Formats: sequence, C-alpha cells, structure tokens
Amino acid sequence: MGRRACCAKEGVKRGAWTSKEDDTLAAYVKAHGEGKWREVPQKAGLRRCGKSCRLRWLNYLRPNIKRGNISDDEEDLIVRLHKLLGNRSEGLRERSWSLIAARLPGRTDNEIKNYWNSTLGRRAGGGAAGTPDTGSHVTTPVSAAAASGSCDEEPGGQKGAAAAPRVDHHPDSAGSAAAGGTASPAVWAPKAVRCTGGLLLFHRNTRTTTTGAGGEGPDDCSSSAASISSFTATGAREACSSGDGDWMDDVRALASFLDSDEEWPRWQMPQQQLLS
DNA sequence: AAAACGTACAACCGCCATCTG
DNA sequence: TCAGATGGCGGTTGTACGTTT
Repeated sequence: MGRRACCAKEGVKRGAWTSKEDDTLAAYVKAHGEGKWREVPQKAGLRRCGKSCRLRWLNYLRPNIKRGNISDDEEDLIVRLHKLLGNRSEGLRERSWSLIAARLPGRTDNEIKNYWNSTLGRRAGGGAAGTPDTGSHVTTPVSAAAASGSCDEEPGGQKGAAAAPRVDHHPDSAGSAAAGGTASPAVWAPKAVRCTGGLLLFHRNTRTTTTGAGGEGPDDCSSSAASISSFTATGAREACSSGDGDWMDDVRALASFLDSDEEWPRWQMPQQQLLS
C-alpha cells in the first residue's frame, strides 16, 4: 500500500543535536508530554523529523537517564539476558534489547545495544563479532557467541582490551563480563512484546499486547513484571505447540527472572543449573 | 609530531505492530 | 473491517576521538 515517508527530507536537519535543540525539545516534552511525535517538530519549532525527536528524547533527554559507566552488575545482567534472549532464530524479529533495557533502570535499549555491539559482543565473539559483510563496522554479534560461554574471555590481541575507553564510558568494564560460561545450545528467543503497554507477553510467532497503565519508560516496564506470570505456559504452549518444547524451559526461566527482582540471586548460579 | 587505525557512540533507516477513525 | 497514522524496534552507518606506529 505504500507508506508515506516518516518526514519530508527537505528542510529537515540531520546529524548531531545542538544543546539548543535539546533544550527546545526537552522544554516542549515537559510542557506537553510525550506522544504525537510527528507534531513535535512543528509545534516546538524544530527542524527535525518527529522520529528523530522521539529518539533524542527517549535516549538522551528523558529524566533519569543514566549515562556511561555500565557497572559490572549491569554488564553481567546484559550478558545473561542476552544469552537468553539474544539467540535468535532465523526469521524472527526480536525485541531483546528493549527487554534487557527494561531491566536496567536508566539505560536505554540503544545504549545497551551499542555497548553490546562495541564491547561485550566483540569480547564474546572473540573479536569476530562483526558480520563479514559489514566491513569494519561492528554489527550485531552472532548471538551464539554469547551462549558459547566465551563471554568471560579476553581475546588475546583484542585491541579493544588495550584501548582505553573514553573517560565517560565504562572504563571499569573491561574484562568483567562474567558470564556463567556454561555452554548453552541455541535457545529460542521468546518474542518479547514491547513493554510500554504495561505488560509483557511472549509469543513465538505473533505479538500480543495487553493494555495496562501505560508506562512512560523502561522503569514502568518493571512494574509490569508481575504480569509476566500471566505469560503462561498454557498460552505460550498453545501458541507454540509446534515447537520442540525445549524453548519453554528458557522462556520459563526468563519469565521467572523477570517476575521478581528477588529472583536475581538465582541468576548468579550457572545457567545450566538454573535451567535444569 | 603526524598519519593510520580502531573503538565507541549518536543518529538514521526501514520494517513491523498497534492504534484510530 | 480496513487503510492510514503512529509508535517502537533492531540493524546499520557516520564520525569524533583515542591509541598505536
């Protein structure tokens, strides 16, 4: 049917945001709230694509955004969740970054994605994280690398390990990817439905959302965790009855974890033990 | 000191699900 | 019920900056 372009390319500024633009956008959102992003540029007087405004707000201007210095705990959580969620099946479009971000207050999916791609993925992938067809750019790492148990390895000759990161970026994170390290076979990554609706459900091939007290950010997603339990084995099994069944164990483990922060200590155990 | 190289991050792009009239 | 609008996501790219040679 053809889609209208998000924004007219003409007259729309691109590239880095200036502090003035940031101020303008922040002031507008604070005054009018989030949403109606397409209207934001005109009403706020910004020569930006609405989509760009939304991204800028969500990733950088939103209150309580935590910048830099991803802690060891956060990194560990990223590694573990990615191990569980990141192993994607071909053809499935996942939402794993946002789901992981939802468990890291103040962190955005973009930040986590970048962190993984640039740091953890490379480390996990032994320096071969980038796909061959992308040249020097680091692209989405082969997720199986994370599951290979090599996340805690410091690849020899890895330049990134020697290069000092920027001051404001996780200088303490090098060498601290403490993955469980147990070999994990390819795991079906549950389809993580966007969390802004207030409830997460998992579905194998389709997305199902629920209504809820509309969350306004990742933190709100945690409040939906209690509803995770409604991601029932029943529903999921029905939805995935054609599956081989093993994936459900992983999904249950994830749901259990997301269900309660008190569950976190369990994840300190080797994943193999957890999933057994 | 400077060029080459590598890393990290911000931002953009295109696709898809959901919402709305 | 359907088409268009909107929001949201993962993947990718551009580039500033730090390190190495």
